[in-house]
Amino acid sequence: MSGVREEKKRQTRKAILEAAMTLFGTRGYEKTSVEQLAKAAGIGKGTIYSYFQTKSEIFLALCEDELDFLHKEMSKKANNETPLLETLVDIFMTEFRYVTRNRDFGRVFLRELVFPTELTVERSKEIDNRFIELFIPLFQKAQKRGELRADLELLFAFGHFYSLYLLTISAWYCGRLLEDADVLMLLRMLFKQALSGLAPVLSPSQQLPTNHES
Amino acid sequence: MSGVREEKKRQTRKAILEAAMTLFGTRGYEKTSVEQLAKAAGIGKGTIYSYFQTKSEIFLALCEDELDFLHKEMSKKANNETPLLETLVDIFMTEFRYVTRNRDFGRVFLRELVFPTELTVERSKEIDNRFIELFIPLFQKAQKRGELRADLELLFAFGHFYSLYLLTISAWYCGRLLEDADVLMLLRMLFKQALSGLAPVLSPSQQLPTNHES
DNA sequence: TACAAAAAATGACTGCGGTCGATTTTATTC
DNA sequence: GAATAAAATCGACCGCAGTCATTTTTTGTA
Repeated sequence: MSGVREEKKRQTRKAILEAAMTLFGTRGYEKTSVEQLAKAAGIGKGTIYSYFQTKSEIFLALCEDELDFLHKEMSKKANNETPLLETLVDIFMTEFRYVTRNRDFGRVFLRELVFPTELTVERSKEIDNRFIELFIPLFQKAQKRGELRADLELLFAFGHFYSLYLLTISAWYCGRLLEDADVLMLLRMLFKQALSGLAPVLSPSQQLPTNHES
Repeated sequence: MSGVREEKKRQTRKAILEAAMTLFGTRGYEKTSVEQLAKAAGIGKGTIYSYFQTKSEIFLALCEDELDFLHKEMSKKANNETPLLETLVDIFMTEFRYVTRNRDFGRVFLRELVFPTELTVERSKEIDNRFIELFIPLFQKAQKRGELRADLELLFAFGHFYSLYLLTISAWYCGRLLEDADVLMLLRMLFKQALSGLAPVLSPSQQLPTNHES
């Protein structure tokens, strides 16, 4: 029966991820070598590379699992009728705190996620997509409540908030923001700005039209 | 006289950067080793590291020079009275085309710029600041023309547009955008959205207030 | 159970980024 | 110009990510 082999492979994969969880968590990502990882998982170094293409892919797989859990938690938050702004700030701050628990951890993750190589691009898109799906129902409700324009393409709305979130994280990595509270403040401010618009309020007839593209 | 020594150092530095320009340009960043760089510059490998702390720092120094030139060119564009939206799209598209001339090139640059390590954070901030300064006068004019809210903190206005630019580049690296024209379209669309706001148009009294923070 | 074919595991090896103590070059002082 | 201090250069060396030819294990078949 070939099911035995499959099972063993799944266990090995799990062992690698568990070793990664422990070692990345304690020694940090940069200071953990693939050989240490292999030893901790009780396998040879070469074997690692028949399960993952690069060291950073192990890392992304780890994040994927945890983010999955995190996003399920968040979707509960997303279900109540709190004003959009507060919910958004809440979700992105949770994400921020998780991603930057460990500075190196977050840097590797974000670099791969935002500017992926050919190797990691598919995995990155998956993570992105899962995140996007979390927001769509949230936005739909906000539209019904009149907190968000009805003619908005929701994917672009997500992109808009997400981009401001990225900027905020970037500011944190650049040392322009130091405390959790600073991050929170900037994020809320930018989100408010995004909602109300950067241009002066015009009469509806003068309002810039919103494009619709695929 | 100690001026001779200084002069020699400047020449060595220049030789390294010229070698980098040639080799990164032809073989690509990843495929050029520091040893090759040293040989091409006619010096030992170790010497490189008394001029630059890491390989990526050489790269950033290179970009800094070129960006300096590019930004001076742009500031000419920024001086006429074209509508803000068009000027912004124009400038960011120029930047985009420059940065992504070479895919690896751009990835390394953006990763270091947006999510820098402790080693490169100062250099990254400098590049950022130079870019910011390009926009401030542009925004001031737009405010006078009534294209931008008068109560806007200009640094945050810059951040807003810059973040949308980053998102667009990220989408390109993720393979969600392929052609130059797609990038242009998304960028323009997001900028319009930012100007007009994501929330429905309310009467001025209902408008969300804009915060003022340092 | 015996045997062959396919799959999986392995660790020696390669190439690279970055370090460091030894060596050479330059500046200074008498 | 000799002696000494300081700065700059160097390449052998280290640790690590990733490869690959070889070995070991598993599976299917008779």
